[in-house]
Amino acid sequence: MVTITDISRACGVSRATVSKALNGAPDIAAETAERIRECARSLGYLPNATARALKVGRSNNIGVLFSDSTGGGISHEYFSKILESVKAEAEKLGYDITFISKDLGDMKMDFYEHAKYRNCDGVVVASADFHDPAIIRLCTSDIPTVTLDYVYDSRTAILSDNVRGMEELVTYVHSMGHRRIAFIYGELTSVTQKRLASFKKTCASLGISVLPEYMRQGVYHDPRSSGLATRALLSLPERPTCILYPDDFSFIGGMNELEKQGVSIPKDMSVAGYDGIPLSQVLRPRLTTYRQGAERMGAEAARLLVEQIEHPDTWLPQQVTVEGELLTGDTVSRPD
Amino acid sequence: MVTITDISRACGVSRATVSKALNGAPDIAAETAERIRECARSLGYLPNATARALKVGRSNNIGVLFSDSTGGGISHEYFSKILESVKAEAEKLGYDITFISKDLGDMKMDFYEHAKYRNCDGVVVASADFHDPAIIRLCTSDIPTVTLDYVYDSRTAILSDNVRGMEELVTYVHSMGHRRIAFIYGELTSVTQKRLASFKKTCASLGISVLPEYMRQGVYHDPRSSGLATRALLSLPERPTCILYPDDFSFIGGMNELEKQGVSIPKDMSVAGYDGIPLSQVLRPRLTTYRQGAERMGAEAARLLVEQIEHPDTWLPQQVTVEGELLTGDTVSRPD
DNA sequence: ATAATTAACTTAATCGATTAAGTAAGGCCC
DNA sequence: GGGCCTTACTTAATCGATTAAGTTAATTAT
Repeated sequence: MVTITDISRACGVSRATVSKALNGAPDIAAETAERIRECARSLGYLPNATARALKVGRSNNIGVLFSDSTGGGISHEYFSKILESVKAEAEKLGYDITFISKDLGDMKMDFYEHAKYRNCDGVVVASADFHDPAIIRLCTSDIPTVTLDYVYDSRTAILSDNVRGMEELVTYVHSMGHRRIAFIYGELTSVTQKRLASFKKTCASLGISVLPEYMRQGVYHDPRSSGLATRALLSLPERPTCILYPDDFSFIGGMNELEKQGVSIPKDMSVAGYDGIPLSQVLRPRLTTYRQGAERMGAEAARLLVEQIEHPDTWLPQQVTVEGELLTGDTVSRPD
Repeated sequence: MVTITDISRACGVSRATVSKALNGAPDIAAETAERIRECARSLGYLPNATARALKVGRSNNIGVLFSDSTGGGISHEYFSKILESVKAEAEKLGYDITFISKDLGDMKMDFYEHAKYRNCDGVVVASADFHDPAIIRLCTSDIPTVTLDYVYDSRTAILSDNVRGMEELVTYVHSMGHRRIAFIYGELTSVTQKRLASFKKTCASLGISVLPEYMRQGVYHDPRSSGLATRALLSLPERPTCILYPDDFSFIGGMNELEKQGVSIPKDMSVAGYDGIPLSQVLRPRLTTYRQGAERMGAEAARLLVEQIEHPDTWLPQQVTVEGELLTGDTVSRPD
């Protein structure tokens, strides 16, 4: 391994000079700096991130926390998109990404300890149980954090615009003539509560009265649950004309149930999903859904985290809401 | 931050003693060790992974490389499953995971340099262009590596059993009475070549003669391409009775095309996918497919990499083939 | 009783890089 | 010509932990 010492010997200067030259310090003569850089290049020198991190107390490494318990892990399309964009943006900014988990090997550690142990400069927290004390500890600690889809007091967060998403969806199906709109929603997280509230509010402001039977709790990302909910909705004396699913993947369960009962989409029943995963735009009929701005959310999360890391003193916590986009597919038609 | 020095002061022993006590060295009295551990606990001591890594030259950190160019990035179901299991297994073994990319920030680095820079003890390489010189450099370097679905000479690799997968699929559809079997395959990677060879060989050994028109090149993970290929197959004077798709997601494109042409699955046309992603088992009819053992592959990759890292001298490169499992869904029926 | 061994520490060097503080040489000014 | 800046370096401490080698004191062997 080529170190700064090797270069200093090869160039006949002190190690300090080499370090400064490579970092562009102002008190090194231009030609000396060039000579040193050339020498470093020819020797194949690579800075040692570990040594640098130890000295300067910054690792240029940010943690990413996807707690798996909720099932909303890495293989969830929405979160994997976020992860991908966090990664891309972080790399652009010169930061690497390390996963934060509890219980590394035989060491009993919580998330905060893990992040500290790895010297993470900050952590992006997504898809977590935000009521988990270990998550709370991390997100209220001295480590800069950015949460996704959840706000801790005086902390930076990136939020998907669930209120607007629901509003656009409901407004759209209303504009298509639907008045009997059912909504299958997921577990009661803060996201779900926003969607529910927005659903109710939008319905109210459009003058739609929603039967309580039209609002059914389901489970995110679970076609079985949405299939059951769909069956229940179909057996109502007064069937809805449109069903909103908790997410695109859940819709598949509904689709199956509808098909089984000979209910054709969108002729006999209009439907819409949520998320805008690739699958939704590849299915025929194309699913009407609200695409969350996962890429932008991930990029913003990384960007704000890095800003917070690099300017801790002037940092003002902020909540950024990223709007999505209504994808009007072909699964919502005008009811008879 | 609590360091070893703080503990040594609090306990009235040297820093060396503290370090040894915490690492269970044999030359520390049991009661002293206990006192030190207790003290460390009460002070909330956390070892500093960076400092340790600098000293011992090992980071307990493994790199994961998913090059994005091929589009087989993190959000690909198969690869995200692999990533998830690599992560889980690595964590069990006490290793963290860092993504390896090229061009971190403004530093021009290739994969090898990045891994070195971050002091990775080893790298898992997946979903990459294995002909990329940068990948080759990494995978033939002094850094321990494990590749997935590709073998470099005298290097450890984890392979999905593509030969067996194809064989099982073909044998199965043959046993269901199909003789006119079409195969849409993806880009000609080594994986594709294995599948193609196995397809031909199995057909031959079963006495099926495959029309050249029945083998069509498509693109992995691309429903549009598979839709076009499907259309072409349907317009043949002698239609196949069964179509094998390059993967489950591609199948969606075929499904759309079949539906459009009023060809019912599986009554008029049998189909099968490959991968066994969750979606395939949630669709109705359930897709017949071959589930690759992504979880086992990821876990094996991590396990072998760590073994290689921890016993470099006695390490013998090996290629492990992980078998998958035929999922007989409901999309293959007996042809008339 | 003395030498040899063992147990339980401590000392000090080290990993590779950064950086505050120090220094020497040259230039500038009055 | 003496003092004062600059410029361009060097010296040396430091980050936190590990570990080979050294040092005691106590124990065992002869």
